[in-house]
Amino acid sequence: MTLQTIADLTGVSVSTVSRVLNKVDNAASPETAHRIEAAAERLGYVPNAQAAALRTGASKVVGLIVADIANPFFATIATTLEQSLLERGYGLLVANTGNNTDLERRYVTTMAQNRVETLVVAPTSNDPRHLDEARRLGIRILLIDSRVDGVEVDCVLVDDETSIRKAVDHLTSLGHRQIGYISGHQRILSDLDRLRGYTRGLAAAGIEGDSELVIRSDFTELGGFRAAARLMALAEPPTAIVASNNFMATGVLRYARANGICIPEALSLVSFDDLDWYDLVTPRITALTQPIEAIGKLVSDLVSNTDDTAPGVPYVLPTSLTLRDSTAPPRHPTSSDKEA
Amino acid sequence: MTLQTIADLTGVSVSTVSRVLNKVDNAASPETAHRIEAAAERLGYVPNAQAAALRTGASKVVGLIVADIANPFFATIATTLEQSLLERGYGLLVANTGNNTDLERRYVTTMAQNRVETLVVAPTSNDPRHLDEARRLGIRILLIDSRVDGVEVDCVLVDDETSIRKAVDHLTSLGHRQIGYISGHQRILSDLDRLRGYTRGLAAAGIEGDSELVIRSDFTELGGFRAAARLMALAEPPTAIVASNNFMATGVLRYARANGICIPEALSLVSFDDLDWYDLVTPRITALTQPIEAIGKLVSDLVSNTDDTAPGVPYVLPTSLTLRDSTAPPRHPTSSDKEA
DNA sequence: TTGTATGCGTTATCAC
DNA sequence: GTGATAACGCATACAA
Repeated sequence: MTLQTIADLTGVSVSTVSRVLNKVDNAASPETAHRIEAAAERLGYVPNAQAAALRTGASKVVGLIVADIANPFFATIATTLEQSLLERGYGLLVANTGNNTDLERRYVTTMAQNRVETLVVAPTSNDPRHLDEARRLGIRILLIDSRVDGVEVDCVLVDDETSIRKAVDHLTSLGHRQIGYISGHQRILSDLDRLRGYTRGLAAAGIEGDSELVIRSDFTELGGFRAAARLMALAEPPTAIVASNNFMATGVLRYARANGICIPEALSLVSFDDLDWYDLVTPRITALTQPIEAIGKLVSDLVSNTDDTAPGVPYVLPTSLTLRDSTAPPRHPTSSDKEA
Repeated sequence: MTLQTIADLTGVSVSTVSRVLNKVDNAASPETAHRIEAAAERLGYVPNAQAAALRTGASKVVGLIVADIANPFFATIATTLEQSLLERGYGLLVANTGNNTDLERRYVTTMAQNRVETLVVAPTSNDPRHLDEARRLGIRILLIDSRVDGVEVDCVLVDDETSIRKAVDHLTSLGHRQIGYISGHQRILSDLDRLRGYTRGLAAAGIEGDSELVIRSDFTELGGFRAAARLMALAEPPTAIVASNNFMATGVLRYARANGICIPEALSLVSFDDLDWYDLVTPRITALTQPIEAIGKLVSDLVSNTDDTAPGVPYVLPTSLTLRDSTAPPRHPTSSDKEA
């Protein structure tokens, strides 16, 4: 089932068939064009994309590497991207790293082997090497969720530091002074930016940072659960916790539930990154909401526009603090922290 | 950056380079092999998968077509599959149909053009044509979530009818007699099987079916919301609702919240397909839990085993009814339905 | 309007 | 042990 088959059947040459099927202008006389199309249709001819890719140098495939496609944040981007890709006849190759840098490297290789035209990646570290290697092959890289030092490509981000700042400001203005913070593995710039937002937020409120209140976790629900456990076991446990992603915040919620800790009475909670069901639980969870549709749209547009002029621009989008019910003033306003 | 480049650089032929890099036995003398490998490493050579695919006829890519990759059910399958694929150096091409049959057709075509070796698809209809077309190209089809009439391939399913039966039996044994049912678009066999489970469940309890209590919806949260609205607006509204998927059940929950309907006091709810957070809301939602890890594992294994001997086997896995708090006896046990 | 020829990067078969 | 050589299916520059 190749062009040759059709050519033989219609008594023309492969080139003519190719031109007709590719809708080249004046590819053939109306009659022959018709004959060819009819034959292709009847035989159920499906062009071989690999062969075309080899010939043209355009694979018509885009790659997407994220931590976890099950995270609604990434799933939305994937879906949006893929829809816009379909219109152009592109395929989407996806890979989950689970925040594993080694896996990321291997997947970048797979993507490179498949000669994806553009590779959208949510990096798991600040290491530029494997990305640079892919770029050297002519693969266009598009970063999401975090920048990578030294990789000068377009990237779509949110203002991580400012976002967390908003959360911390909110808590301090509520009267909290013992604020716990759960970060991911701080290999990633965005996670460090978020952490900086926390530190500066405390400083702005005249609160001295306490390293015990900052837990380095791993972006997973279980990690959040454990971090909450460590935090609440402290001599002076926090009256509020900020988690640097949704899964870890969920872990905190689960820990609170399991241990009879009332939110927000005994513990306030803010999540970076919202979740659909955060307004269905009791209490509804306050979260930093990312403009996820806008991000998906932007990514799609950037992927479609092969406008390789600019040297790489960071698109920084704002988040909004969606106030719900998981934050409240601390039980013992500001001074009597010692009694814990 | 091709085999030729390396060949030139090391002063051997492309064939030798190819053999060495493919780790063919006795490909070359130890020294030359070493030279070649070193050169490849130094140049950052990445093989062109398209070219290899064209030559060998094996694309090393698997396709996955599902309704919505954001659905944890599908996301888990995707993740599991992809991990097992990575080990074999395969890529995963994904597509979301949003339950749109037309999109499904187009995506099957895209997958076919890319000559995926295996195509895993959660069908959106009972139409076998596009699938047969792909099979004719030598693409192996693997069905998940639902069978398709006339497509005799391996498929991984759960026992839909029995599952819903369990839910309905549970409700009738609680004393419910007005049980609403929200189905998806009944184009899909699995959805029809579930509906049959409902019908037979009622019959087994000696309850006469009421067509008004069955709403044909669309598998979305909004659809579930609207279906709940229609159901509760009935002259004799149901005292319990069974939704044939998780999103629609969530829609029902949302409707109940928005309208002050207490679950389970005023309305019992059971969802087909569980969700991580169903045990975090109040009330915790009773659901039919699919053996999702087992399904993912099975799919991965089937995809890996290119054992094309059997003519196509349905693997039917059992679900379990996870009893939580969203079901309770109806307020007015069995008789006083009329007062609504 | 149509056909011929060439090459994309690989792999595989055969010689040497 | 190594190297020509052909072929995979397609697109295109060029010739007719």
